[in-house]
Amino acid sequence: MKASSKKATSRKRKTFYITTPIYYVNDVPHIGHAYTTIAADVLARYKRLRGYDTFFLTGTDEHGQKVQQAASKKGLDPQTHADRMVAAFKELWKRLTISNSDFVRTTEERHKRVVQEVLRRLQETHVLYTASYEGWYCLPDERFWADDEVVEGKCPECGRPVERISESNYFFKMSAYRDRLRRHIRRHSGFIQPESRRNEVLGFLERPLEDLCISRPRARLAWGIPFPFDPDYVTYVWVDALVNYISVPGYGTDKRRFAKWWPADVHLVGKDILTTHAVYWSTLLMALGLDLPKTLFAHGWWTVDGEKMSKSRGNVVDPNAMAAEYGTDAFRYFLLREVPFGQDGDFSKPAITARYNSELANDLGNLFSRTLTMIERYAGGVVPEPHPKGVKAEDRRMVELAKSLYRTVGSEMDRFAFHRALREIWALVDFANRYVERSAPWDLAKEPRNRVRLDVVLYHLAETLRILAVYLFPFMPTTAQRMTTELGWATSLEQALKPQDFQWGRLKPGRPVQKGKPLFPRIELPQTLPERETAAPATPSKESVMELTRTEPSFISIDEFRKLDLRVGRIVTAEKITGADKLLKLSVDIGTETRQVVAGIATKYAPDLLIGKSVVLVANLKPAVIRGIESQGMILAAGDKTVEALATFIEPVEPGTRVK
RNA sequence: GGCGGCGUAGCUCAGUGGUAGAGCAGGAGAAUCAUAAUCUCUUGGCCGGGGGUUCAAGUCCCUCCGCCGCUACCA
Repeated sequence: MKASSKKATSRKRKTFYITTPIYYVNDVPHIGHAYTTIAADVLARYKRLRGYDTFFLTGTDEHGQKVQQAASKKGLDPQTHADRMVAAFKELWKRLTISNSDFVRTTEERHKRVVQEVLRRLQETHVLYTASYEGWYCLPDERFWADDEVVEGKCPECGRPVERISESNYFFKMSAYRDRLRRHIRRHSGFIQPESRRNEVLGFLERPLEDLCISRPRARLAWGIPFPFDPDYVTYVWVDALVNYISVPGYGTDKRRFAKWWPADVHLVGKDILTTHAVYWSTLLMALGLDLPKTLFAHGWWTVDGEKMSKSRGNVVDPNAMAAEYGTDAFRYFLLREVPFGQDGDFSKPAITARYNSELANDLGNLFSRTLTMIERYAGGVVPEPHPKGVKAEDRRMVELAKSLYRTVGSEMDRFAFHRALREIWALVDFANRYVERSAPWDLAKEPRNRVRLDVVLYHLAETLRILAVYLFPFMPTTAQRMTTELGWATSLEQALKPQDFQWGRLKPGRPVQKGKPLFPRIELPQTLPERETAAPATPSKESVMELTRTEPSFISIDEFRKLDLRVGRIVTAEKITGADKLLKLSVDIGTETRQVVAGIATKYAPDLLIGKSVVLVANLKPAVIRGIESQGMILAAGDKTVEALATFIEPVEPGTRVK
């Protein structure tokens, strides 16, 4: 609880060293990469603002079998392949305004040297040994399987026969560090976060810990860093990759620099690679006689439209496209606001659109816009002088709230609770909007004798927005900096602020403001309203009447009709299907179960307005896959080519009721 | 299977043994500075089921149901 997080270096400037994992270049960057990196960037920017000398490291992991495979699939040598992927990552980070201090590639000389130095030291400390391992090997897949994984002598992945081979390798005596590691985790409650992950790691360490194989025979895998004392082997990629955290700050090459930054304050990682960091990395550091990082934070994963993201589903979110569609700042904001950091979250266009419109456009953007307009209209376009005589209790409350952000936002940020930090910030946004209504500057402006009061109100709004910009900067750097510029406060937020910059009253009266375009123009939804459920039925068009009369009457028997299983369904969720104008994905509760249905009604109905509506579902229609999504039924609506009205019920009915 | 977590308003979730809450969505109204953005009021809960401890249980215990996570060296 009482975190011993004060660094011993506080004599000089406080330092902050934060890392992302280095990303494996077997695939293009997706939302998961963007998420970790944006979170790290937010923390780095936040710490810089608060005066920390900050080192923010990211990079790419380029060795190993999968990279070799990905390269040869494209007919490239691994280095060329890696070079191309690296360009994609670097471009994305630029687009997402990532302020990393360095970018490490594991194929760089500065890194390889240190990996070899690490291996030498491990060898010298006698924590390495060679042993041969025997297992089932699938030649085409180039991978081993355990005895219980092999299915009747076949590879469980590709079904081809496996062969028994034995191989000699270098092993790291990881098992020897189990108890020390357990003690460390128990004694440092903040070492592994969130707490649930910490418990998982402790649970994992209940069982015996085995040693770690840290080499690969060169004959089988050439794409790696050679062992310095045995040219027949290359380094296991995880060991190679983890060392980046110390190779860049100068381990083995620059003592002073290394002492300045190590131990790292935070390694941010995805939950999928927590064990690797918590166990392999920690024990390796112990073997090297180095301190462990102060915090290892494992964040959650994103699903997309409620489904797991995967290449085969084709629903992988491209961060470039999202930044282009919503703007980098809005994308950053959404990722950190939507979900408590550490938990899984769901990414969907309706969700980001909802937050964008209500929080960014309506709450913040509009507050900024109305304030600047009023300063232009009622104060000649300059920040007015807040005469103490005009100050009321209401104003002081807002000042107090604004000042309190230093503490409240600070403590949430220190706990990696980005969403809560944003909630604290929004408490001020909301207060300011209420403040506008209660002070009603447009009324004050009608009477010249209210001049002093009017100036006080307008100044309080402008200064509140300046303070908001300070706290928003880590999350939305471009927007925040634009706010300060338009408010006439010419201070770069890219660096440490002066203490008074966080305090009230920094904005100088007399400075001109410069109102620009809306910070976040509203995103207009495709369709606003299906009137009421009880709306009059749409009058049939002439064409459809014609068609009806032209149609030959062909009868079906009552038995044929009975084959139809029509049910009352209640729409539980509804959302647009990406890339399809007309389609909505619905989940429909039919009492006994919930069906996923693809319906071509998006041009008529906005998804949100459908939720809760009762519809008629053809429950025994053969499932079909539409746009890659399985549709388990059909809902009924009037209209032939275009949807005119959804079939629904006048009285409330239980979902699942038979329709005849 | 083992260990751990979760189940609260239509949705997402907060809730230290003491009168069930927030945001969004829904409903009504006010205002006109603003991107029709804002503000005020408001509808809405067998707190998963059952049992127990207690003066008192969303909260503690047991049990059942449902969902989720971890279970390494991918050699």
